[in-house]
Amino acid sequence: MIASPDRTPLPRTFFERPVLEVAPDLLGRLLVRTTPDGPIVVRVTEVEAYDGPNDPGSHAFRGRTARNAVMFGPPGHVYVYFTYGMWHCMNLVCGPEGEASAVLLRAGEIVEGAELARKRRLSARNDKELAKGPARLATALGVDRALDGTDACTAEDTPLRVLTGTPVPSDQVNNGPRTGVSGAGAVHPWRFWISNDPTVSPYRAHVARRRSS
DNA sequence: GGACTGATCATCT
DNA sequence: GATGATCAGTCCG
Repeated sequence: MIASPDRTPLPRTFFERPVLEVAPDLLGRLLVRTTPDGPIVVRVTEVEAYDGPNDPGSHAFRGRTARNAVMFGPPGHVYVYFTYGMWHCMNLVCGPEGEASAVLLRAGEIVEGAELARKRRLSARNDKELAKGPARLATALGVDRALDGTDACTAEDTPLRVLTGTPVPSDQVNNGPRTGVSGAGAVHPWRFWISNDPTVSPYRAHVARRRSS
């Protein structure tokens, strides 16, 4: 990996701020996944904010459980969950410890290690689709529950870290309703993405599953 | 391009 | 026992 100023780790104070401040500020930052085969580096292009136990759309809404325990821990750590029986999604914990706010990383542009990402994302028809969606992003990086609780905010060579990258000016940041969120949580325009970026995932409204028999 | 549907299981009620 | 911070394949236009 090339050393340069934008490759310095984000300080933990970055994540200690309110989640609605952190979320748009994460756009343009770099996610580094260290694997035995080499690093994969992703530029974050789309995120969603989840505002602790007061947010009906958040996994923390019904309090602390074994699954979401990391959300209630210190900021700058990674919360990984398994959903729909086959996918993983990853978040970065924000706000003061115990607040249980987090930012869902929804999409990104692979800027380094694309060959490694392609091997994990065989269904992708082009490189823009490698990390276009939260489960695709986790798949491309080889992230699963084994990484739940990882400190992404350290200079040490942990398997997953966030680097400074290049923040995106606010006039290039768009926001709108969160994808796939149902009920009262759907009203908040807490999805943020880089305007006109081809790696941003399409919006999908929540669809209730039909009852089986 | 958009609409629709099945896959598949950890987690919570 | 029901559901989900999703994806990929198929059908249609």
